[in-house]
Amino acid sequence: MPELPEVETTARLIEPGLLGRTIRGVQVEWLRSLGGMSRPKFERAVVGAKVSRVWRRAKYVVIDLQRRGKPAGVLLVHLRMTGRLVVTGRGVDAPDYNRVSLELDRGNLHFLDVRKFGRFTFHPEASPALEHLGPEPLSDATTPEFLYGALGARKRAIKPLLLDQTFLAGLGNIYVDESLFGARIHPQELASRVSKAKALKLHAEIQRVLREAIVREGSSFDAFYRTPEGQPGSYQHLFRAYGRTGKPCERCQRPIRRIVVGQRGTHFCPRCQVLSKASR
DNA sequence: CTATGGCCCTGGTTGC
DNA sequence: TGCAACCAGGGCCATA
Repeated sequence: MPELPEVETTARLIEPGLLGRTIRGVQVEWLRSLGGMSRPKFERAVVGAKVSRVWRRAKYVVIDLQRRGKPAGVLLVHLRMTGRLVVTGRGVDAPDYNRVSLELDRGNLHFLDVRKFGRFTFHPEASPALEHLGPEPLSDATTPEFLYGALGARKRAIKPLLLDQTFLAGLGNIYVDESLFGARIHPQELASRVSKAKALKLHAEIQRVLREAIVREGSSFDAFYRTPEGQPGSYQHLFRAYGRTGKPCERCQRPIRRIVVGQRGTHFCPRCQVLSKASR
């Protein structure tokens, strides 16, 4: 499922095909992808606008629009489980599972989404739509000390907390499992019970895991995620916990276990990631 | 503030 | 071999 590295990769790879392009028309094949906006309203909002920037915030691809050189709203794309963004040349048929297309003055942008969970929405302003999100894990402002302090203020299991986009924005199931494995923290450990040393280690692991995944253009599995160029990412070859149920932990050889935490499949090493008594 | 459960979806997997 | 039941899972919402 696309998380920060996959979304970052997507934004980077589609930007060249979008920058400076003018939107000539739209094609909406699954209305709910627009997140509640009517087809005509969406069309009025974007047709005639020009793309001035493509970037990422949390797990959103943000497409800035302009009219006559002035800001004219943004498109926020959330890939959720199976969403993809693909730029194709003019005259090329829409790929399978196309939900929304933008016809550009040169080529097309397609939003594909097998399971239809994703969203392709227009907003007059970016800030209100994004302000509920927590800090970026790779931002300089998100220091190890900050993470330690934030964890200390929360009395809940660390894994659901790290998945909470208002706490920290961009992590999903995979990279949380990988980060906790790296920091040797049990996914059900109470956030406030995580030692300072482990909190600092967690910060380092989150950044390392995300940066390495971005370099490898994300992770591909289940035949779902592909980069916009159709290539699979390769970070899945570096998974140490996620999806490795029953396989030996690379540190201690104990089999990786799979449990359910907060309704999410969770992978960890029962020997390296020990739950403190205080966390039950 | 935190926890739980339902909902949205469909391709792939499992079970018979 | 065929087919139905079941499952995954991010974000959001209602409920406790």
